Amino acid sequence: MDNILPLPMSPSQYKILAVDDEEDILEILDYNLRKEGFEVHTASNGEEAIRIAKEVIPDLIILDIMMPKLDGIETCRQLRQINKLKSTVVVFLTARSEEFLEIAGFNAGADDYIAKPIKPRALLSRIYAILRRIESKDDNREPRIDIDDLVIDRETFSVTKSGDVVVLAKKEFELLYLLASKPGKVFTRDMILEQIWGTDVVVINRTIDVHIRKLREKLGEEYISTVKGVGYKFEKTA
Amino acid sequence: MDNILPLPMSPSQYKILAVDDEEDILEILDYNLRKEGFEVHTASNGEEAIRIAKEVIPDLIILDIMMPKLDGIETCRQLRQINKLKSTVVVFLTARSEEFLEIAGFNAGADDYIAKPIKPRALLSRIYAILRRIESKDDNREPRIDIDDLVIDRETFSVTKSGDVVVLAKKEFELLYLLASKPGKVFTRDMILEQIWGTDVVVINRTIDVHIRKLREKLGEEYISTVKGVGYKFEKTA
DNA sequence: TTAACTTTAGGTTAAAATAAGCTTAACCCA
DNA sequence: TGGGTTAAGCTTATTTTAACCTAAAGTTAA
Repeated sequence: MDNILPLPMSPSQYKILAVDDEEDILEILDYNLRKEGFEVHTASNGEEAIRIAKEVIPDLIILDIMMPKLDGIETCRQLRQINKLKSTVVVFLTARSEEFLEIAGFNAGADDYIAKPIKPRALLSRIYAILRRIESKDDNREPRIDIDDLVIDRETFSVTKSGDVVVLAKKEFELLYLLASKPGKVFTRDMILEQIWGTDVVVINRTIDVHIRKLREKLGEEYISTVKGVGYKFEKTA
Repeated sequence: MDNILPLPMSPSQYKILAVDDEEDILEILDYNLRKEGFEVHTASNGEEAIRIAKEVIPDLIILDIMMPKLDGIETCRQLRQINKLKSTVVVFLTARSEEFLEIAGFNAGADDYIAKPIKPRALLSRIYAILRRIESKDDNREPRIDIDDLVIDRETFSVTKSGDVVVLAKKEFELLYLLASKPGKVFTRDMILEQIWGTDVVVINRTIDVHIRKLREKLGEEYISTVKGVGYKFEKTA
């Protein structure tokens, strides 16, 4: 399967825990996810699931609702108590979509569901969608970048240069933030567009240059350097 | 249109198949893509699309979702079965972005979508972005080559010689990077042209020599050696 | 075997051409 | 009205071309 939109990281960097008491379902999940390159763990009951989850801290847990002993709902509730797992996404595996909606009412803390019977293609596209969502949701960007004599603060959306506040517009801020998030690294115009303007760009031509200009105007020429034919980078020159 | 980022190859080397049952939409697509220099093929229904796709093996297929007989989703599914087309990108043409996101698109194996109504500029920038994405999908190049007293860093696009920064222009950098990527190996002029100037080179002359000269000027004579009648190699001589 | 000549590949330099980015001002919305 | 975008002319660095130079290797013949 090569034609699904790319994830922010390669599949091998995602850990998925699949939990089901039925051996063959577990098999299907394991096979398909592994083939795709994910790091897969499996558990065949709720208790085992919790033990393994604590250990590997998966990014995603796929949990069958119907299980003997500790059922999916209860397992999910317990998982939700665990602090280390607070950014883990839990999805239910269910035969009926209504089932999920009913259960959502229990407030067990699941994020989504996947329908049974499992169709590999659909399973994977769902998983991809969920994982993409994680990335964009929990904003793991640094709230504050402190570099040279600049402080770039995401919380307050403000920038100070040696203590003096510099007022930046939103796009300017995002651009500066992006470049400064990895000083020295060259960001191509492509990368910049994708990061700041999004993929469904409304078409741009000299826009980036103009924003760079504004930044240099407000901060001074010494922070952002042009790498002709390649892109821009944050690098204090003077 | 001068302000779209360059592709790795000239537009004429990309084959695009546009599929729509509405004559005028097909017209718009065809006109705009052709004007841009792409090799364009058109089909007005799913069956025709599959037939033509098998024949020309396009790089990109633009597929309207709503079509009589074989609709876009089903067409896409069938296209995805065809082995020869496994590296072809399929994008849907849709009036509503949600329509695509309703997994229908993902499920069927589409890679992206383009919104209707078609705005030429947006269309083209999207196409360019998609085509560029194909190429850059697997950029397995080392981000950093550390050799003798040189550090060649792709990420920052900089070269340092025993700690001192050496400023190189893009082509110079690429040339050095290429040679240094396999020290001792002789690269023929042909190989160098293909790697750095691309297949559709229109440029031949003393150009390579001139770039080698610049590199030797900036780095010192001792890094690049000439193998007469064959090519150049990276090899520290002194 | 080697001197004299020829060919070929590559080196060097400066000038010309082009591409990429800069800048300013105008425009267009929310 | 300010933030964001576009357009247009300008500037500059990079890249290519062209013309000429040099050195190595190939050829021939005494």
